[in-house]
Amino acid sequence: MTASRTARERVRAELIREITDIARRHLSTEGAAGLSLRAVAREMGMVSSAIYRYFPTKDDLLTTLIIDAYNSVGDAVEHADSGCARDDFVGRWLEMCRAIRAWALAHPHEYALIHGTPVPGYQAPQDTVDPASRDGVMFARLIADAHAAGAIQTPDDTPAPVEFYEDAAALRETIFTGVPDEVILRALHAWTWVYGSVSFELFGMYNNVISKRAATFEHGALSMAHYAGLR
Amino acid sequence: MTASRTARERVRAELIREITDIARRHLSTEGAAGLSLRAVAREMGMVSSAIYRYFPTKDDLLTTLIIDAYNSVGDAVEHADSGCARDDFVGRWLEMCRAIRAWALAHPHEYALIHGTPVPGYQAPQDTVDPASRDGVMFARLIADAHAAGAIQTPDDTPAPVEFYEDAAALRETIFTGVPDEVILRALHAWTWVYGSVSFELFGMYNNVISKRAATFEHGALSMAHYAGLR
DNA sequence: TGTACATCAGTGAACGCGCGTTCACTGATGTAC
DNA sequence: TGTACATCAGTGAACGCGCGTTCACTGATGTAC
Repeated sequence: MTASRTARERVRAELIREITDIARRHLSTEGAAGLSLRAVAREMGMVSSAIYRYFPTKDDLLTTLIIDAYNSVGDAVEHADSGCARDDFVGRWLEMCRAIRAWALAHPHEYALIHGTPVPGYQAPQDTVDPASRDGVMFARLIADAHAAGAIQTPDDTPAPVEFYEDAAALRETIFTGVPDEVILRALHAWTWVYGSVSFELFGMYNNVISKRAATFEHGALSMAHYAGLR
Repeated sequence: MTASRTARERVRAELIREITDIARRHLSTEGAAGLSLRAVAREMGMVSSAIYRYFPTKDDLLTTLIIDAYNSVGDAVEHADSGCARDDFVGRWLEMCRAIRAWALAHPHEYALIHGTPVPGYQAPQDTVDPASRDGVMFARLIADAHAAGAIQTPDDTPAPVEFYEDAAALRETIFTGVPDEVILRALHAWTWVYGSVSFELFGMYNNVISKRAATFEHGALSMAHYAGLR
């Protein structure tokens, strides 16, 4: 019967959720490398081998956590963008930047999982690729929108190098539709700044340097919007 | 006798060097969290307890590796700067950026050690603070030099927020002598970009996005010099 | 509706491994007179 | 220069721990007729 099959499946789904929740919490105390199936099982009140009913291997659990993390930022960025007027390009940029920073501060260890040192010995499978690009896609869409609306002006003092032409062409095919090389490149640099800034803040590089992080991030995000040519 | 005491000490110093070299190599295969005193001892041909003659605990070895890494980048940046004409501010900036990237590519795991996810459970002792700031100090000195020479112009479209005044004042006391708030802030953002870009490259975030990394880094570094107001 | 069978969840023991750190010790190297 | 003593490097055994993964198993839950 369908009803009863889904009953078992509901329990199963719930347990998977519980396992990943516990694993996520362990992530924050032990780090990704120290994540242990046995410790998770212990906290579940299960015998260690029972976990293997749900995750065939430790790396599979890690993959799930990584995908969840990417989707979590992806959701946050999409939500931030959706709250803005379509033609308020600087506003959309700022909201997306804020969303990323806020998400990172709220989930520092998941942030570290996807933007910190790669876990030694772990090979990310293909399923992580799409979730991993969600935030970048949102951001590229913003740039493409702004460019289409004629709302982007970049200075001509640093033209994109010829070596970038090929990459730019490929990016135009997929996400940066219609956007010129120089604009794509500056956008990528600005994007890089956003994650660089969040990483610096989270990994302690701003200690004894910047104490009012929110305000300086805000300043940086706005000036980077201008750097990227957004008005 | 002094000669004989130094004989023993010479051997000791050499063994410490050998231990850290091996540990550094292990770092690259196992990551910082997986660094193991026993494994190092094994490779030294020593019994595991013998290591404790040289490093009283695992964290002490880690601290040594971290300090060495900071000094290694610090040296690279200082050397890069020293090769430039003092008044070629953009040139000095570019050389310093290149030095950091080159060092990071040559020592990816040491880079990860100091700029990646913090090692869970590890508390950096006070001795790491000075080496950790060496590269930043060099860079602040460049900005201060350029400002003193009247070679910095920043746009006035994004003034530094009031929240930054206090941090700026403190930074002016130590390394950014005489530099105005807005210039300090932009300099910090540009600096953030540099490490953000190197981290993106090393941690795989540019995969399938940018293939010609050297050229795009070069472009970014130059345009960030302009962003920071350097001419 | 009732029964026979198949699927699944969870158990418990085991394999084989590695880890950091302590401790009592041997033997070599240095020091003082 | 020779001898007595102190320092140091390295040994080997041990403590107590945790890990991922496999396997044969019990018992419960679902499925098909």
